[in-house]
Amino acid sequence: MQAKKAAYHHGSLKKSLLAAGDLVLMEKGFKGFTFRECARRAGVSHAAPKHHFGDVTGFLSALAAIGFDRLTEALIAGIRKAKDLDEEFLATTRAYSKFAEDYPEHFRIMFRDDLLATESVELGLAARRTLTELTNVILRQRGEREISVGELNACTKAEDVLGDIVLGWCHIHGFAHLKLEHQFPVVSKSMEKRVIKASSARLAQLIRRDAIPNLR
Amino acid sequence: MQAKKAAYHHGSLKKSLLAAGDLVLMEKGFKGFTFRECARRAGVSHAAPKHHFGDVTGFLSALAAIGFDRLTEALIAGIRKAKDLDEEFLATTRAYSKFAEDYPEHFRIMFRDDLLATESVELGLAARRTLTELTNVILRQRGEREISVGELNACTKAEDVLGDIVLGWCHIHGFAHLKLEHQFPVVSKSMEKRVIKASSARLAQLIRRDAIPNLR
DNA sequence: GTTTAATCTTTACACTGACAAGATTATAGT
DNA sequence: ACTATAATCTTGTCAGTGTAAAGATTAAAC
Repeated sequence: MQAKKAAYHHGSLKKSLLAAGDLVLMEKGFKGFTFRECARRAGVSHAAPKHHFGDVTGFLSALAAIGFDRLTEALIAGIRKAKDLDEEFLATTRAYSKFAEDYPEHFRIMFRDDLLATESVELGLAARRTLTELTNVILRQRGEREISVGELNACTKAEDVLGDIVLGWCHIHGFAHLKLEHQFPVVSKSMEKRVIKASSARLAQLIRRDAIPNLR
Repeated sequence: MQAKKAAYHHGSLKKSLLAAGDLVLMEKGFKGFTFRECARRAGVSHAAPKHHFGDVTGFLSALAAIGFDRLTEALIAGIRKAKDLDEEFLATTRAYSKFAEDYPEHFRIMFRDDLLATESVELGLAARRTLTELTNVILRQRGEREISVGELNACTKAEDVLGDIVLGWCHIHGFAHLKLEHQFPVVSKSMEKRVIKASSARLAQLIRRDAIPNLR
């Protein structure tokens, strides 16, 4: 069972700490998330994490990167389930929002520039992978050539394409964020579903340059 | 100068604490924001705030309410400057985003359901005032009757209208949030301005049910 | 004028992140 | 094989935090 339990050198402490932090974030939230609590769960002294993550900012950055990876996976899975382009945009919106609901504390951390180590290449890459996935959703809607993660920073797309990418991303992110933080007036669940379906469909058709949809 | 300085009863401590918290939030950010620091600035003991705000959650809620009020003002001012309906939606987007840049820490607090006292009627009202302003921007675009704060919760608008409201709000909020947290790949300032102008204009025309705009 | 309630202070406690210094073990160089 | 060095983890300490309880002071009510 307890392999090398009493070993002075843990062996894979960094991984264990990340797993612990992941759990603490989900169970106790941001408020209960502390360096020391994570160390306790990993079974090490309170000062152990410092060597692997520096300060709490570095630790959060690593967890945020995990969050972005998870979000990327969720997006890919959501997109895969959509059976055509018509469904894809709504499926993406739903997957993004579902991730925010499933991992609220991760989501909150991920979009907190002030709490993260912006110089972390690991985090930067994970975030860019997510963004690339989203960008390609838009590009597919427009029937344009998709891009790779590397192309993201120096995207040569025309202005109107960039405008559509921003349009799509803002909608998807804005909806997920506002819903997570309970900013929408409370209505029935079915009503909410119909509304987001209608608005997503409308935006998708705008992006696809089709005519304005006649609703219903 | 120092009127009733040494008075045991401060007289208007609640106001002073709010002013202090407002400053601390702007100067030291969320990290440096503590109950005790605010008490120090107000010149009272560290336990004084408790009587007025209960715990830190209650204090933050009061500050978030101030934030919403300020945002509402900024939106109204931005809308006023727009000279016609064509400009209004973009002006609203810009005003919302500018508020986020001007008061980043307030903005972050305002949309953190887990850190706020959701039962606070003061906060709820302030948030609804902001949302009403945004809703009316959309309704004006569509040429519909505007609503008051009281009507917000039991909005009788049709489904497609609600869809447009969500569409507009998600775009405005999503853009401001993503920009604040530096999630957009870095491009030139002028490029960014053109892109947000183009996407806002496009969305506005969708909401106004006009034909798809031919860009440029 | 006395009682009562509100306001603020003092004291105390468990907890936190960060730092420094020491203990232990892996790794590399010879 | 042996040693030096670096990496890893622990222990101890520090100032600072939020919250609670109990006491001091003053306003308000009756």
